[in-house]
Amino acid sequence: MQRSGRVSEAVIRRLPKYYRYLKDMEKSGVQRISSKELSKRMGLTASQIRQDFNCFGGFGQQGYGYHVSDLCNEIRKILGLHKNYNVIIVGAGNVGQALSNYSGFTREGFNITAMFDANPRLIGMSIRGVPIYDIETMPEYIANNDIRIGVISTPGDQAQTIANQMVAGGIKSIWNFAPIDVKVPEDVAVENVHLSDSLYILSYKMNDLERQES
Amino acid sequence: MQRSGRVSEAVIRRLPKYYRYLKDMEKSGVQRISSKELSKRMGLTASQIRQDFNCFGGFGQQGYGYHVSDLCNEIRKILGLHKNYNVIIVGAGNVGQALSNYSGFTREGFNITAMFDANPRLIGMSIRGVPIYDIETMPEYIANNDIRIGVISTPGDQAQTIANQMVAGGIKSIWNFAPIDVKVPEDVAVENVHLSDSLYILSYKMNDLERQES
DNA sequence: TAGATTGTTAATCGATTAACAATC
DNA sequence: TAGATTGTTAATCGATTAACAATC
Repeated sequence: MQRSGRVSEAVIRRLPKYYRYLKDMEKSGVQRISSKELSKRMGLTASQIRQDFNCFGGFGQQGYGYHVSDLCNEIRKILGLHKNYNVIIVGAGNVGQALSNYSGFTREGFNITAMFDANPRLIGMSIRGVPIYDIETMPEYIANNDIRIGVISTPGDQAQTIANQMVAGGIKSIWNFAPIDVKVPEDVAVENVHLSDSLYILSYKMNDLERQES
Repeated sequence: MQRSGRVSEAVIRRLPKYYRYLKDMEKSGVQRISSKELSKRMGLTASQIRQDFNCFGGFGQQGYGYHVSDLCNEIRKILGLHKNYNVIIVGAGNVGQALSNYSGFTREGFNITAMFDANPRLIGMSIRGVPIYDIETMPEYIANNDIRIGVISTPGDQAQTIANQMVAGGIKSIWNFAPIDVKVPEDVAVENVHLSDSLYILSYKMNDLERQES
């Protein structure tokens, strides 16, 4: 499916956005869309959209545009959302619980099978049917349950240790919410989500706009 | 402070990362740092670091490098974290509650004064001392309490309406967690945080790594 | 002073945009 | 067929990297 050569990070980061808009259009019954029309909706250029799609293959038809649900399915596949993944969450605090409660993940094939924590008060509990186990049992659990994705929602000082244990257990994909950049070997995928970074950027922008006004 | 011309989005998005590393170094007692050493820690080039800092002014000293706590303070100011902001959260579900529970925001001057929801079961409750009010009372509350930042953690279909109400009420800054891109006027700052986008990117990368191996 | 390291200009690289021939 | 719109090549733009004079 993928054309020769690596796809740039910039393109990859736009894929979920395409997916969101296409799913939405599909839902509201739009059958076909041109790059021009899509560019208006998404705030990108038509040229960029065509370039992006052509990193992965020719999904369109000259004179017609793109078939919405076909294109949506292609992008779903490119993102790997046509498969199912078992997921564990380490750190059953606020963020961990919020994530385990979010049904949207299950809908796209991400099944949270267990959470882990060090706090004895939490161990043994269940959140929306997801059991919380002792963190000590995590490495064993990974090995026995075909876990593909590990979520880290612990405090920052424990995050790297947890990540190392996950990698040692064979997890190939880490979604990190702790406020440090978790380091992993080259053959492991990692996404560091820093919520406060995003708040600080917002703060910068707000102050910047005020500066412009005055 | 800021040099002539607009600072690029790419630079702005790196600022919180600098801030994280500098705070961390300050905490562990590092007093000075060269761009070269910092580049090693952060995985950037020394050149880029110096370019970035020089968008805002010359914070370093030839032959010496940068004074960690001074630089950290400068970046804090650039991000606007030396001020205090009143914040409201609309949508008291999982995400909203997790955000209101997170003490890190308060520490940087973001004070969550109230949450709002439409669910009668939630209205009247408090989360860690933050009261949940009826969503109907939001516009009035904004006007009376000097609210600078509005957080949206509602389902997607309500997000744009809420954003419009916030803007009408005079809020200049929106932090949106709903899975749509909220549209705002030019003079309002917005950060759209899409957690599932980040999960899908992780999924893409994991599958991409597997493809490479085979 | 000599060494180190910045601030800044110039060169390179990559991503975005424009243009257009191919074709449905 | 004529019109529309893609896929793709070429041009432009901006961001990153390299180089080095200034200077602590």
